[in-house]
Amino acid sequence: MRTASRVLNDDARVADLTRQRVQDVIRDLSFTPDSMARSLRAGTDATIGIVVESVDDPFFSKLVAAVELAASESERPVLIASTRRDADRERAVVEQLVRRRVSGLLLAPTAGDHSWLQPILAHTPVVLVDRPAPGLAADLVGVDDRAATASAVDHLASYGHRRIAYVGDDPGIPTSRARLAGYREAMAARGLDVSGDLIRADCPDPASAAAATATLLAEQAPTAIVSGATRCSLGVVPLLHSEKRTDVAVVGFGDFTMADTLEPGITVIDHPADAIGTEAVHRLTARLAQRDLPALTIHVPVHLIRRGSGELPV
Amino acid sequence: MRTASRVLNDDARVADLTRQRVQDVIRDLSFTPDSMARSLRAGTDATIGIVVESVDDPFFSKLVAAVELAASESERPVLIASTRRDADRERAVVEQLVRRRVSGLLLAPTAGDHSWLQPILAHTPVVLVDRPAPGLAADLVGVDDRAATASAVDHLASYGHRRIAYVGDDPGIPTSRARLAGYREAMAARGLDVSGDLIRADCPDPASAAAATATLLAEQAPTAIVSGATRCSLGVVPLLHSEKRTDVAVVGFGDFTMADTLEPGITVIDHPADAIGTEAVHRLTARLAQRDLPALTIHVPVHLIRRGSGELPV
DNA sequence: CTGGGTTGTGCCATCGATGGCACGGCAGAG
DNA sequence: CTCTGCCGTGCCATCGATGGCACAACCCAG
Repeated sequence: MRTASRVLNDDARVADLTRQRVQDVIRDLSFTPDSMARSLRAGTDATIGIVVESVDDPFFSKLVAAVELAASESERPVLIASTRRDADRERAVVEQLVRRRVSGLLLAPTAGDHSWLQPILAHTPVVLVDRPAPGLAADLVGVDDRAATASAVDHLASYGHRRIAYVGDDPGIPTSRARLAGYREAMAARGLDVSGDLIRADCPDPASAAAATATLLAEQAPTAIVSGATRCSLGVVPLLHSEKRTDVAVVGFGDFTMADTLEPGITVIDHPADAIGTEAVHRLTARLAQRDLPALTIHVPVHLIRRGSGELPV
Repeated sequence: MRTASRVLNDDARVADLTRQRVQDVIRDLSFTPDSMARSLRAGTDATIGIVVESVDDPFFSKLVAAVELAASESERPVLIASTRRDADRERAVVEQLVRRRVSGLLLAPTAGDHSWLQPILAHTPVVLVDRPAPGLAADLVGVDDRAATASAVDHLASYGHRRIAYVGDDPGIPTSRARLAGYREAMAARGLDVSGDLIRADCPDPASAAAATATLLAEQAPTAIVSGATRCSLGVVPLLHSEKRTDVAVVGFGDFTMADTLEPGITVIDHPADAIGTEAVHRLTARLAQRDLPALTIHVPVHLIRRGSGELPV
């Protein structure tokens, strides 16, 4: 009935007594308005979707948590989906979300070409998180990976290190490539060895990072190691402990559990998942309010967390 | 038009040529059916909601990941929301999800009374995950916490330990209480000391667990420690390392990063978030297919993972 | 007694997809 | 020539909430 609708939407033309009676009935029947029908009528749905590699990953779970928090502040439900690093699956889940008419999308893209997404941008705003999508002109919220590893090198060099090794994961990933490039640049800028002997940039998991660290120690005698990813740190650090080589300085990219409880604590450049998530939601809501904004790349600042391992002298 | 609808729904009464032409037009206009309007019409929405304490928690992020995977197998989108241990917020997000007409709900409840949820069960199936909700008769998928810690004690006792300490978090939480009870029972069953001197069951974070462990070592000389939660293990283990007391046996409840790379590796009773998530989705879909199932408690088996720290002799 | 303000009510179109029903061609079989 | 598929098409109700529009009671002031 018309009056009920007035009560639901706080229309003024309802007497207090009637309003009260309607609300009583609502309670008695435990009536809850169907927000989907509502958004169908209104043509807008507040829901945002977030697509990541995997929720079961410390970085992405922090990211999702931050997104959920930021979204809840503007009363936006959050739909999650994961790609499992599979471009086909990514496309499938993105299309599913678009079919559901989410108001906007946050996407941590897989490595492949994303030009198929371009036409979707016309009606569904997309903000990329953490890494760019090849072939797609969209907002990107992430960190300056290149500057981050460069500052790790600078930090170690300021403690006198010259033989600084690098352990990173697959350079096929744009962010990994940028981190490696940052390391190389900073080394070169100081005239240090960048021949490649000190570089092990193909360690996609802790085990291979540990193995790479072992050969580095045996063959190259580095006095410091920059780890380009949390995944790598989880191989590098335990190996240094088991080999009793905690005298080797370490700066990791990406924080991890127990980094502060080990001895020495592991100095890291934190990968600020929460700041990225929050910023990405803000950018998305800004774009929702005004659709014709230019595609922007936003770099969230990173911070070096001194815990000891990065401040070891040569 | 009618024919288009036939094509969309694979109706047989369309000639192949026409079907092809319609599909061409669909592609040209990049038309995607609105699945919300669809579910409004159909009266059903496949989406399931999951409400946890926090996505940023290793256990819950694994849980959410497993749920998302299991749900995607039956083409169900997943809405997430977090309670942040706040009963009011929990209620708000649950009601939001119900308004959206999710087909079902997975809930890791906060501690308080949940009888307000009972009327909702009539139209929205709910499966509790990990822990019961006081005042609510609903399905529960979790582990047998009591048996798990009891088996930890048994395991340590089989290696000759008699002074087995317990470090756990807040016993206000039902699962923590059950774990402590399991420890007590197993100790009592073997005639071991359960006076309470060996028990520190009020450590809600790693720091307090570390402090508790320090006083235990100093005052009670335990030869083994059962840690009742991952949060506690992250305090207990680093303290044993920094005090050079890795001779003390440890069995933790809940796996954690680096547990297998430390020396010795930390023996844990796995808290199988993935199995709980998968099983919970199965139970929910079963209940969606048949609404009048009785409320069931399902215990997912736990496994002891031997890594060394639990197999140290006295 | 009348005009104006306040309220309750009914009717209906709209959002997008769906599907029942009926009808009009059109073809091949009998 | 007619009958029976087969197929394209138009019309309309439905899902639940919304809100414009009109209208009928009121009460109160002028």
